[in-house]
Amino acid sequence: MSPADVTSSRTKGNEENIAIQHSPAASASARTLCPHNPNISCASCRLNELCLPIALNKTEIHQLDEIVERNRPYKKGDHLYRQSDEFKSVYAVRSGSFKSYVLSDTGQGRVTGFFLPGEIIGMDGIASKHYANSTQALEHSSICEIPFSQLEKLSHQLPNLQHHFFAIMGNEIAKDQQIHTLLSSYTAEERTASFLLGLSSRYARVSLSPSRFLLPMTRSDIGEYLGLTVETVSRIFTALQRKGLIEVNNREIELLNIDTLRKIIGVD
Amino acid sequence: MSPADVTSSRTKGNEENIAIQHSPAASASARTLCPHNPNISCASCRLNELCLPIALNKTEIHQLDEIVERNRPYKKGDHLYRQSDEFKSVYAVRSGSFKSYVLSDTGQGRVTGFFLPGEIIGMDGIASKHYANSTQALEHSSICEIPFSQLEKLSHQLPNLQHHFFAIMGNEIAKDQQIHTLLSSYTAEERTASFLLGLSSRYARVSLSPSRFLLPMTRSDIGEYLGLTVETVSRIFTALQRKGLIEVNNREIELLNIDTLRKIIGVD
DNA sequence: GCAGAATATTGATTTAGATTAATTCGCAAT
DNA sequence: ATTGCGAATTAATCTAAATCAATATTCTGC
Repeated sequence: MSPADVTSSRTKGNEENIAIQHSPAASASARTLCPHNPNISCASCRLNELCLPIALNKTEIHQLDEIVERNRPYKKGDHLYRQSDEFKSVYAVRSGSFKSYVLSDTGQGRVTGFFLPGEIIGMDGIASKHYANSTQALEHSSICEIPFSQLEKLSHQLPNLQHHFFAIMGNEIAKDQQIHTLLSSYTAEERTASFLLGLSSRYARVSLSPSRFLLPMTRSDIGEYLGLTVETVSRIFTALQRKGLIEVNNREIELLNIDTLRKIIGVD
Repeated sequence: MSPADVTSSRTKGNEENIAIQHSPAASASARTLCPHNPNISCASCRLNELCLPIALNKTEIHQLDEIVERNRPYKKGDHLYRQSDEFKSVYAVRSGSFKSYVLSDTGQGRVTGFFLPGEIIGMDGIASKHYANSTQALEHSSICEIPFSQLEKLSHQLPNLQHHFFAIMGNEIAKDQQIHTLLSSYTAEERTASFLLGLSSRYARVSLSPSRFLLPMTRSDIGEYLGLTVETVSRIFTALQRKGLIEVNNREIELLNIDTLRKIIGVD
């Protein structure tokens, strides 16, 4: 705790707001925006309004910064952790994307989640002290690792952080229950439409285009996540394209008619 | 505690509550053990080793006690809260059982969860400040209501409570992801077997028989939860019975061969 | 105790999506 | 450029579970 911290905390207010000003055009301010840069601080990270630092003031963000470990980037296929590894940390995606999956007894995996920048990975391990799934990078990606015991200690000091982490976990629970409903009653087309719309709003959240994006995962990953086979996912993509609702080109997706996609899943 | 106790209390209504307690304890402790008794304290609650008070010392339990509101019992069908109500509290089941469900646009519900004594309800509302589902009693039941803002405040004072509530939420997340896997890749028989085994261990947790219990929910509830139709659930029950794995009599279930049921879902 | 309404079972038929199989496409390594 | 392999598409069957339909059982209120 240096004197500099105290002084800088006096000047919060309007400085905080500057961080939010990432225009949709995302005109980069060079180094701080480089998504894989491992030396960026929470205070200057372009995701700090979506990630853990949300609702923290400058001093608090600095304290959080102290416990965050910024590892080297992960290559495609690298594992963050494996099923039943001892739980030690939760992770915030800084750039790239990850998938979580479990291996069934028959050897084939089932995908339990995808993670985009600003999202938190690993909360399934908190209770049992062992991760319930394996998680690997879908592309070249970078991560902020937050040792959980330290996060707990800090949460105890910072009510804002405690509150926010409760909210993050509550959000995960609510999201998982939506997926429960999706899997237990939606058709293949509804699941697929819902999946695409979900990705769309998650990309929008990090100021990327909600209507045009690259799928970081394979059709097979999508199928395992949605409880469908690869073939069905592929067929549904083609069908949605024929209906003029989307445009697919391998991993490139454009949503041409978001309203109609919404109608498919019963949102008017 | 065997289901015989419950079935023998055919004289319904006000005698219902007596059914569960058959301890030869004195009348004074008889009152504190009565599961619907609204005046029981956390310190003397028979669930305090499974519920929120776990890992708290005497003083801490007393502090928790102060914020817990013990409402009148709920009748079958009574709602704890409804979808999109403002989130205010989480609830611990003291006796009986509850189901959470969401209504689809077509009016039919999908069940998102069942809750037995010692389990926590309502965490899906924490992030959005509105409950994401409706929750109602499946039978005559009682509840401890814990206003969330006060739980947060107290968690801030008691690191043990903060730690434990993180664990409860983490457990919910891990459980929801297991269900994700279940729904996305298991057959009707596997889902049903898994459901029965899950109930079994949850009953064991509250010192009830793991092999013989009453289902508090309808076949339709089970179907909506597992992503199956009523007819399929009924057929699977009959099939499992014919295989000699279970014995079903309307709501009464006996698991005759837990090992083989485990093998069905691929656990050896 | 009885009537009507839920709840549950059982059977016949249909169907959405799985399975099987064959190509084609995309791209990383040479 | 060429090769090789994982990823994706497309088509032809197959099947698990849904749907449709009828009946039986169990609860609930009067």
